[in-house]
Amino acid sequence: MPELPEVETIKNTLKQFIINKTIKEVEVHWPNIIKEPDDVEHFKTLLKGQTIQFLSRRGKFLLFHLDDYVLISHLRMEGKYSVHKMSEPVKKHTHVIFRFTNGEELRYNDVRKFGTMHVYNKGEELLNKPLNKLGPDPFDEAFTFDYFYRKLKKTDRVIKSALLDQTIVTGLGNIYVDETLYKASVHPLKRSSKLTKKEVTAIQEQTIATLSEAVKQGGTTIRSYVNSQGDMGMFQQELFVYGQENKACKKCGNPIVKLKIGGRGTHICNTCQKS
DNA sequence: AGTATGACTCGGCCGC
DNA sequence: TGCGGCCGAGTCATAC
Repeated sequence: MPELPEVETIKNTLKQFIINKTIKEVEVHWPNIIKEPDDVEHFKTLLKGQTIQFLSRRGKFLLFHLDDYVLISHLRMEGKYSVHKMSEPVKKHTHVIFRFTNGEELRYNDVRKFGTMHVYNKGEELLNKPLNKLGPDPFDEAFTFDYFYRKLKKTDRVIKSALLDQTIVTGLGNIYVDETLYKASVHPLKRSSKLTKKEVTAIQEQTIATLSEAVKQGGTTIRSYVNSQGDMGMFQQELFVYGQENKACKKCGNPIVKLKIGGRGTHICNTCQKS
C-alpha cells in the first residue's frame, strides 16, 4: 500500500511521462473518488485545458501542479497511475482518465476504490482538506527532535497510534511504523508521554532512516504495488518485522509475533522491543 | 478536550 | 460454488 516511499517513487517515475502535457478531457467512471469539487462535471471542466507543470508530494499525497489548479491525489490502499496510448485497452479497475492533447492518457486504477482526489485553486491547496492538518514530512526541516518530543509528551496514546496520526508526522503507514519501532527498540504499546528522550531520538532517527532507505529501494511491494513504470519496489526484502510473523527475529532469533493495536495488525519482537 | 471505538468507503481473498 | 468475515487509510460520528 502506498505510504511515503511508494508515493515518492510514483512521483519520480511518473513525472517524465506527464510534465508539460495538456489535458484535453477527463473521464470519471467512479465519481465517489472525486471529493472536491463535489460535482464531478465541475471537476472535469476545471481540468480541461490545463497543463501539468510539476509534481510534488506531501506525506502520502501526490500533488499535480497545473496552470491554475492543484490536483491532490491519495492512493490509499491500491491506487496506481500509469500512462498509455489512447488505443490501449482500459483495465477493469481504471476509474479516472486524463486524456492529453498528444493522444496519450494518464489513467488512475484502484481496485479498492478507496483513493481520493481534490482540486483547489493554486495556492489554496494547503488551506483545505485533506492537507490542512498534516504535520511535517519526516524529511522536512520542521521534523526536529524538539517538535517531535513536545508533540509526543502531550499525548497519552500508545506510540504506534501516535505515529500513524498524520497530524504529528505525515507519511508513515502501518508497514513503516512497525519497522521504525522495531529498529528503535521501542514497544508499540508504550505510551507516547512516557517515552524517554533517548527513545524519542531513536524513533525520530529510525523514521528518517527507514523511509530514506525505502525510497532508495523504490518502495515496498507487499501485494500489488508497482510504480508508474510497472516496476515493483524492493524494500520488502529488508523488512524486519512487517509480515514476518513466526519467522526468527534477525537480532535475537526469537519468533516475530503479530498482535492488534488500535485495530491495526502489528508486528514485533517481544524480546527486542520491551514494553 | 482528548481519546478510543466503530461505521463507512470497497473488492480480493480466505476458510468453511 | 457460494457465502460470510476479514483487511485497511482516512474521516466522521459517537461514547466516555
